[in-house]
Amino acid sequence: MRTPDELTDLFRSTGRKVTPQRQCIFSVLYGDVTHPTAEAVHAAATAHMPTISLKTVYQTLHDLSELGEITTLDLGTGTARFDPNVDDVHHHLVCRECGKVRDLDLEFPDVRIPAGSELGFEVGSAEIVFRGRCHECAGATS
Amino acid sequence: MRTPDELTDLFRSTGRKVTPQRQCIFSVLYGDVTHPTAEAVHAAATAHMPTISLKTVYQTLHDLSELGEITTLDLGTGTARFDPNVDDVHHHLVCRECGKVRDLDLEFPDVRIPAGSELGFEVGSAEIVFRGRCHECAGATS
DNA sequence: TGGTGGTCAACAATGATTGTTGATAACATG
DNA sequence: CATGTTATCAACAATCATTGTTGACCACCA
Repeated sequence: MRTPDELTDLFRSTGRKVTPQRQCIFSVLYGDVTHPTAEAVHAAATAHMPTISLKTVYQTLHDLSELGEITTLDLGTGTARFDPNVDDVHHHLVCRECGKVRDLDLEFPDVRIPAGSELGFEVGSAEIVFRGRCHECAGATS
Repeated sequence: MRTPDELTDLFRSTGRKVTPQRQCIFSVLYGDVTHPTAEAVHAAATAHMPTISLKTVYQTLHDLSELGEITTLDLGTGTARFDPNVDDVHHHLVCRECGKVRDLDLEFPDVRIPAGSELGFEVGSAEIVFRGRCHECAGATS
């Protein structure tokens, strides 16, 4: 994801208006590595702007996703998570217990569908989800 | 997934009771390759038992998933899908437009996290989701 | 056959997300 | 800097998939 200043320019150049609420969300997301939920983004934004609404957060996240600045991850935990790291190819570790998501900065070059097996399917992307138990949950009572 | 008769025995031997509703769901799922949603299972079951409730379908699907007879797939399409094919290792093609899911009967032996990279994460399973456009949607107006 | 406890169907509730609305404020232009 | 257009704001209600609750019911064991 770009810096908040660059996002301001990008929003203006694509016909979107830039408001304090949106800039607040930009700065909350910038450098975030925790794959926050919409609720988590809203909570962090509320610390700076107590009146910001959850709807505004959803709207801005949706815009950022449309512009390709963040990735929306629906990893089967019941809640979507948002990933500002779109520059590196990476996959995800999902904890079955706490739902936390961690990046796995590895490439898997062999994950391609061999010609002839795709049956007319146009492949856009391949994502690998590793499910298991994170360090914290394994350490706790189990 | 096992045959409806085998599932009947399995349910009884694990302390679950077998009802006509459940057997109806068994036969709907048996041999299904379309990865139906709960709604789709309910619709098919209703054809044989008009009074069966959606809740019963969810309950039975949950039980089957607990017993490892089907797999619950939450592939980010907003609706869970259920896969009776648990014997073969396979991955999934998800159409971004219509949400349909198709099996990809291939193994990717290299999809393992190299030792030292997993940072204390206990990996239970790895699933690969290919997103793109299915044959039908590519053929339609785009 | 009779008792017990899991299961049924109807209903309401949950949680995440989205639609609607009137008021407001950001931006381009003069 | 003033001004109008238009996207955005916040509050509220609604949607969707899924789950909790309840009293009646029926499958199963003895």
